[in-house]
Amino acid sequence: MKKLSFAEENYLKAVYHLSNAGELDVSTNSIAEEMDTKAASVSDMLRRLSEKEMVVYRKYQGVKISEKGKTAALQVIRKHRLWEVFLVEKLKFNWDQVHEIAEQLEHIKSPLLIQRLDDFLGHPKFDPHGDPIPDENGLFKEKPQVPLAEVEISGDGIVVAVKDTNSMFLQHLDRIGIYLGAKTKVTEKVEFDGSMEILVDGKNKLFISKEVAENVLVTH
Amino acid sequence: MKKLSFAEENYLKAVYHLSNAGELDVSTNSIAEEMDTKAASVSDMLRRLSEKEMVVYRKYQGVKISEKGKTAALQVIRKHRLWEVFLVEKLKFNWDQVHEIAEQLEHIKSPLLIQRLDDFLGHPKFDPHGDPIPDENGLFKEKPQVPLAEVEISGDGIVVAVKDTNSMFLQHLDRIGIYLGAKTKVTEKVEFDGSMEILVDGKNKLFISKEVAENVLVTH
DNA sequence: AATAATTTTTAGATTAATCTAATTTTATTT
DNA sequence: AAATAAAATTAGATTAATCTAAAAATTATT
Ligand SMILES: [Mn+2]
Ligand SMILES: [Mn+2]
Ligand SMILES: [Mn+2]
Ligand SMILES: [Mn+2]
Repeated sequence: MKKLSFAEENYLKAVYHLSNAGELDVSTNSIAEEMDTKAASVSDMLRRLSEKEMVVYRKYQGVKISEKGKTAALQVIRKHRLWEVFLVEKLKFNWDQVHEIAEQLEHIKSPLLIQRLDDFLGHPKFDPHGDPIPDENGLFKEKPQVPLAEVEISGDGIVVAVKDTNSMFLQHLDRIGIYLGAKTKVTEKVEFDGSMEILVDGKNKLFISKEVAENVLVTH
Repeated sequence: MKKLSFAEENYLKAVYHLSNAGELDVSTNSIAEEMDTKAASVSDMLRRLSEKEMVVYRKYQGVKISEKGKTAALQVIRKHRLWEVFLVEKLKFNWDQVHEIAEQLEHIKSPLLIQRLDDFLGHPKFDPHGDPIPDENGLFKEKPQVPLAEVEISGDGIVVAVKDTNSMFLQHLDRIGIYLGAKTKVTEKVEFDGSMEILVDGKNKLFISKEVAENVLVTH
């Protein structure tokens, strides 16, 4: 198994994520959208990844990631998330600044480097956005989590992750005072538009939109 | 000025190094040898780098790096050496293990990342092989240095750098006990084969070959 | 079931980076 | 100054990754 190119690794990651960790079949168009490229380019890449047995590809029927592909994708994801931890914990980046840099760093090839980085960081289990970091064997466990939008009125929780990792969204959370680890209590829910009122850490009263409520994940 | 590709950055670095920091003209063949590629590929790349005004290229006459090219090359070198420091100081790599990984890391594009990394490392002025680290403006100063081979008998020095950064050579230095910062005194010189006897840190008597003596650089 | 709409693939180009083989230019030797 | 050797460039292919436009397959709608 020859080394994968950056492009191949990016496609594999996209297929993995879109397939919900390899469960579902993924459509050409959804990959094209996720990767901001054209469907024709995706078809081409799927053919090549299929030849390398990284995916199971049936023309017009969608694609499924293979075990081999899953293993590869999980190692790239592991690297991405470890580098994100490094950037935030060691280099003092904000959580909204790390994604693009990690997109580059995730492609550095050196198993020893990642092992040492993991040691250096103290074997973190989650990245700065609350996403789980797979171990060397691709194993990880997610914290049980629910979108704030689905919490009942007067329900308590702790913010454990964000669904959207877009920079604008994260900056908005910073501004209103939502962060990983914050304690939340839903004090009011508005049926009409899905917005809600919550109490953060027992003292900050916040009104949040449906979009925010759907993208903040709390323990359950 | 659009972003340079990895290949372009590697070529620029090679031209810079071979030209003795941009002084001399560089031949196509020397670049091909340095980069372990074919002369035809070099000609092609020189034409492209020339169009981007990173080098001044006169067919059949060799190439010279431009000011623009020098600036770019120095930033890649800066990144390479900062990452090497990181790998040795923070991730506990040995100085013979860092070059290949830094060859990859040097191409990560993010000025902020490098600034933060530099801060994190405490603004080191030299890399693990004693090579100077250019600052954001490409400025650096080299320690005055001489190959051990050129030191007179009974001459003292401190090891400040190595010329060769090949893994085998560095491991050999580890084995015999030569390291950056070691105090040296030349106790005997053999005309016949260029080998010499030295005293390290006033206590270790060592016999070293001409190859070693030429590649260990000491203060003068 | 036929038609229309959507999705996906293929055909054909383009760009970067590489190679081998042939040609051209420059340098060295008779 | 020719002839020869060496160095460098060009010509022509190849591979990866992308694109636009056309064709084919699948899905949805009358
Ligand atoms: Mn990436
Ligand atoms: Mn993340
Ligand atoms: Mn490199
Ligand atoms: Mn170095």
